[in-house]
Amino acid sequence: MEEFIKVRHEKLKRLRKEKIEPYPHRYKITYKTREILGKYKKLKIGEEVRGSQVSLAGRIMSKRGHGKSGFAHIMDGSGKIQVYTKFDVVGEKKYGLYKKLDIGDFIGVEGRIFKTKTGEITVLVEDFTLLAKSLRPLPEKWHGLKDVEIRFRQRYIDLIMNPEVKETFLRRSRITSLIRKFLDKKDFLEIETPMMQPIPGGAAATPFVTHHKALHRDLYLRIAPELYLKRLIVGGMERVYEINRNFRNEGISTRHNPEFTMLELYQAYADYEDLMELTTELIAEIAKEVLGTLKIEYQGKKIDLKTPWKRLTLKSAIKKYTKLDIDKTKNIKKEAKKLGLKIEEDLADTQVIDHIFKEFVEPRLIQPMFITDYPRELSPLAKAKKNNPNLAERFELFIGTLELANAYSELNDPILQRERLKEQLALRWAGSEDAHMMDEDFLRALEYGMPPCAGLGIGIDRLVMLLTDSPSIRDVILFPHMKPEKQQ
RNA sequence: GCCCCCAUAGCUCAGUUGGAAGAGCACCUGACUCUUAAUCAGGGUGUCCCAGGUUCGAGCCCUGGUGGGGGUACCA
Repeated sequence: MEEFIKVRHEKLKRLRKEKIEPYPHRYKITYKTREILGKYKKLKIGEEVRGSQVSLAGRIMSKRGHGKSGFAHIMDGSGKIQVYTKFDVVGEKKYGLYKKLDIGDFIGVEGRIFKTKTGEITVLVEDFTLLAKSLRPLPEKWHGLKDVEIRFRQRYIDLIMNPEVKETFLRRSRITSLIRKFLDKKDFLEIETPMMQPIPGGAAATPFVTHHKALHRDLYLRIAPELYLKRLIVGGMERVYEINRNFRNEGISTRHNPEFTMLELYQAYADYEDLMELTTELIAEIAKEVLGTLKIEYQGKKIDLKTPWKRLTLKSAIKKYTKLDIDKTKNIKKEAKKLGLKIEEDLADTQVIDHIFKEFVEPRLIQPMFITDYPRELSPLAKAKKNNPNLAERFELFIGTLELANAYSELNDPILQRERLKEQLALRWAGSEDAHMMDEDFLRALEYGMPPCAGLGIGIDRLVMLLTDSPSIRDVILFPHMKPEKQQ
């Protein structure tokens, strides 16, 4: 490695000696590579376009020398194009400089367009300028970069070498942009609420703690924006959404990153049924826009996003996939053990049900499926069903076995909400560290009156996984969490 | 947290039974004015992840650690 870098540094020194600035300030570009390739697609072999002067810039990705001429490919943000540099055209001095250029260097190129006899649209270089000298070697051109650790730690190399990785992140950007357009069209207002919260609320999860020096107090990175968004509903903002990071101090897996992006939205005067419709419409529209079809494939599984999507209650889903009828079961733990699950004795029945669901139902939910009617105890911020106070008006959406969304009709009775948070407090005292905390200001807000409303959360990372056919959440997060690298 | 797997040149990888560290690309020197994994001739550039141990001898075997991946637990 040192050998490679030493050689490049020597080249850099030589450039400076020859008064060639290796890091100039700007370069005027008239075309992107993709524009050129599109515009001159119909050129005939060998044909040269008169008056086709272009200037473009990019990184040198390959070089093929032939003595007094040479081909190279340069890559810009839109793609790659071949450039052809000839001794006759650029002159002796420039050609000498060209030969010293390295793969990885940025150059600006002026020239005219022609098609080679092998049929590739190429820029005949009339002049070029070094725009940035590269001092480190890039990975090999053919096999590229595969080492997952380098791909994640040095994502910039991954983006240079692997076009499909770049494509994934372009699509991610497109998806969030489309979500915003969709919601803006429906009169939702994009807002921002605190990332640092004195009381972390809105979810059952362990928070990260930080400290504010001037205030002499601990603050928590938010685990959800829910309680702040509801305050805005109280304040009269009837449709609000936020797309931003949540932080949860939990394990890392192919579906979990400690910080992840969540769309959370609240709609006044609506219930969870309305949000099922909204969710369906949103995801179907985005899939159609991004992939051009509702028939998609995720990890080898064919998925049809044609609406409407199916619904099952939690109980009937468990019955369907395990033949277990929860209502007729006296000892749920015993039944779970019979199914082969390891169940600890101190688990609550609702948690056992959750385990059964995760183990036997979730892996089967490949086609879009809304699971509804969750136990009320698991949803302390949700409104109960009219005909059954033990169930919450809540749904989760699964596609391709990914849990993508969670929504409920929001509890807006301040008295009931206080009771439920007290229950959570009791759970905390009993040792459940991630039970919800009491938030007096939130309750005070509800006491002023919150209109009926429903709230929805969509895991953006997982949605992007689905729509980019990515097996791991790390594939859709530019800089996934890693332990610090050893200092060299 | 626990279990399994992986770590060799800049990159992608091989390395037999424990017996002199290898290939392709990249890189360096030279030839070549339509190549595209350009070609031709020559050159190996290495803390075999780290620290111990076994052995006459360790990239290979053993112990511990570090980093990464997968699973599982916790967890929407």
